[in-house]
Amino acid sequence: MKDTDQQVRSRSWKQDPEAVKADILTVAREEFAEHGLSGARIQQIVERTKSSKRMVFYYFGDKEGLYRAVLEEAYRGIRWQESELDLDGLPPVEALLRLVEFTFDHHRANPEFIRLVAIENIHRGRHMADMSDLADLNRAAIETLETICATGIAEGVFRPDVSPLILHWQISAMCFFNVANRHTFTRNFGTELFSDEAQKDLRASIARTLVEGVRLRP
Amino acid sequence: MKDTDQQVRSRSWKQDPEAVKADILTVAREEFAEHGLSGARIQQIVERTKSSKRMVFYYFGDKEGLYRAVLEEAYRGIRWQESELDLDGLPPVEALLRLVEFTFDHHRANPEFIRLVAIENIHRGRHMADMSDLADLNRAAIETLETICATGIAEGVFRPDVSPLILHWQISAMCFFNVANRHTFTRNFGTELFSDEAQKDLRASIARTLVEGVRLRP
Amino acid sequence: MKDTDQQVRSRSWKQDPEAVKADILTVAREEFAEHGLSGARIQQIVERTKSSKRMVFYYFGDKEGLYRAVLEEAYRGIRWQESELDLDGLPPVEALLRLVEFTFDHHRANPEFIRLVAIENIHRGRHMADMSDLADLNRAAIETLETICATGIAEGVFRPDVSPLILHWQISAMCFFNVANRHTFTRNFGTELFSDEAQKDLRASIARTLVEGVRLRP
Amino acid sequence: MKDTDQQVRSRSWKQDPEAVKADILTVAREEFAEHGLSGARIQQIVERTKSSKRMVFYYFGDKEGLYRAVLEEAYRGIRWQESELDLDGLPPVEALLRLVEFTFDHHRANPEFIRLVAIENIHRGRHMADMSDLADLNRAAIETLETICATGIAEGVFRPDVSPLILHWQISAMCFFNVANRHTFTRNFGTELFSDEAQKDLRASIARTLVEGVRLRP
DNA sequence: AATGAATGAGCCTTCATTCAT
DNA sequence: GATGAATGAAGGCTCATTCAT
Repeated sequence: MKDTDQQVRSRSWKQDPEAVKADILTVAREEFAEHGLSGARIQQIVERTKSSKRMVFYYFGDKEGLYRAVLEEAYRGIRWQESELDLDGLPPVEALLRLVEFTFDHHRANPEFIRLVAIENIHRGRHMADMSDLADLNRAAIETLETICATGIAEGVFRPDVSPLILHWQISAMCFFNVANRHTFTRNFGTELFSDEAQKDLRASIARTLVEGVRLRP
Repeated sequence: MKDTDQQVRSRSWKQDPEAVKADILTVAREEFAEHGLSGARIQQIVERTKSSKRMVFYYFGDKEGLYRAVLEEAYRGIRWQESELDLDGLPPVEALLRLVEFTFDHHRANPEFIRLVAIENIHRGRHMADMSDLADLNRAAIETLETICATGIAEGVFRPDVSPLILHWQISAMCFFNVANRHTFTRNFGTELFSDEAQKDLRASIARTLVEGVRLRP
Repeated sequence: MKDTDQQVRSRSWKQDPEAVKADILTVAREEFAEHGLSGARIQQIVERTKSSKRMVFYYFGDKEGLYRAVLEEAYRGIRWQESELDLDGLPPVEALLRLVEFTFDHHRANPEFIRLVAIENIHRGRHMADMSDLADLNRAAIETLETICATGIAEGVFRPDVSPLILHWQISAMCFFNVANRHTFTRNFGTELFSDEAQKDLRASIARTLVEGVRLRP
Repeated sequence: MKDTDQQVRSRSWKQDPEAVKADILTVAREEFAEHGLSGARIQQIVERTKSSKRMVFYYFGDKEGLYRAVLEEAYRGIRWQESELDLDGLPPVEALLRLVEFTFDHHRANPEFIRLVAIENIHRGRHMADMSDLADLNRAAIETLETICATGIAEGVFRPDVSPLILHWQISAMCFFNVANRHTFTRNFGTELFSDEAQKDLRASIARTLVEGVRLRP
């Protein structure tokens, strides 16, 4: 009868809003990545949290607000990691190879993020509408490629008409697909491309393909 | 009164189970593609149908059964269209170019299918487990590439170590990403790659990249 | 934790939708009359019912739908009772006296209805918008007065300019106020007008006032 | 983020408890009059205020305390205005006519107060229990009528058995009903009695009725 | 084979209020 | 005295599904 969906929880860290929010976000991220926006259950998120359902609404407004916060945080987190890569001074072909391989590994290491992006695409990117500071974060990715391309063209090893944006698009496509479509691909064509060994080869293969795709030929 | 659980519908074609099922499937496909498995509402599917909620359960068991049927039907439909392409007798580079371009266009023309596949990947391909005749359908895709590669290698224009499976993987990655990730990509980097004009260039670009990726060099 | 607000209930009369609806309506009427639209709790209504929360929504759509049904039913019920009065053949002054006294008693006997009307007025009559068959029911009330007035005028005992509608308005005002405003009037001026004895006098007083108000004077 | 529980507000007049309370009361009165006790939302009241939710509880204890304060203030405000009328020296019939017309207009001009009283009646006058100084205020209303009646009887134009209290009751009934039941009356019988023109006639009609009701006849 | 009626379980959200300084 | 942060308790509503014929 009486529906009371409160939950007992330790009051150990009360009075630290940021910690509470972070706690919620961490769990929410996992749940949204696992079940999608409509599939995730606030109750289930909260049960794995030191917080309460009420707090979710207090801090994030509603379910979509929480989802949006998760998405934003996910993007922010990803970009930070990307900046770890240092390609300065490398010859352009080498740099591109390294960038592709790094991206490939990076995507593989962050399947949860990939899932969130896939989910957000199902929602037609609707929830990214007002994530203003996203553009800045993404510009960095393009700038890296702009540098590589400029050098490559200047050195005469890249075609003069290579487009950093398209190149980024191609790298993303390959690396994203590898994680995001793994399951259906596996069901259709077997698991042979997804052993650790095979992934190394696959990575080499796509790195090579992308390099050959931009290489200037006499 | 009487909430929308029940609905009036014209009983014109009653007594034709297959037609009823097909009617349901058509609508269900759209709804699942639009909202995902958990996001789709049986109620909403049924409202756009000449059938009733009860019939959905009668014919498909439960929501997942319906989703599974939609997915299976979607895969079946897709493969039929693919067989329209005739590459026999074309030189391998030309054939590959044509195949890539065809696949690119094909994916673009079937965003609903792409969404269904993306959704199924969110669910880790869990619902394709028992789609037995899928393997056969997919084999065709690989066989086309095997022929092209075999010829290309024999003629000395493709690297001898090209893998038809990896090549298929790469083609799929590019073409799938173009449709599936369009929304987040757009939010991050603008729409410039998605005008009809730009898509033509992009298609050319990835076709070239993939060809250069397999080409044997002296 | 888990919020489950189901309730156990005897399944004795399942399969009789009208009985179930009537059961709900009866209780809902009491609860709405007691606490108003926003003050009433579906849970509390349902607890006094042989039915479940789910059934309320099934039969009435939402809380407002239930409220609307209660209101409509209340109006219908009232009008039926009113038709019990037979004034045919009575001299007009006598008829009017009887009508006023009957209405006075009738209102006193139906405080729940009066409360519902008062509540609906707080809502600015918003929920009566689509109660189409209400007009017909009300016409009867006016017709009775039209007959009385016509006779009274013809016989030269009523002023020729009496308005049946205004007369109805005046009767309603007095009889409604007696029930609806009893509480604040009592707080302000004591209970002396509300003993059974005093109510009889009051009834006589207002009947006389209304008769004198229409009487033609030489 | 941070749901709307807290609100920014200009702190211009902080440190003036009475002003803060008055500010809250003004808004609360409107909200309670509009939505009733249970229908009004503290949140919504506070949003239109220069104050905070916390202050409401600080100054008024709880929602009911605020409501009570609103009600008390409303009664106080009304009586002040009533004292504007000066009937001294007028012949009793004239005085009564004037009083009725004044009351009619006065009620029409204060629909918010009328609604508050109607609402309080829905609550069975429960919140007026401890409004001690109310009695004094109301006595004035009766006293006016006592004077009129006394004169009327003395002059032989009023029946010797007229009751000032019942007369007050009748005046209130008519004038209150006109404002409070306007909505349901309109839904049932159309708007014809509520145009400015018709209201003037109606006012004349009830004034006459009430005068005829007390007039001594040979 | 086919279907209208009914429903258990749980969802997201909101409310007035108290905690802690 | 004054207030920002936090919250217990429930509230209305919706979901896929089963009952009963």
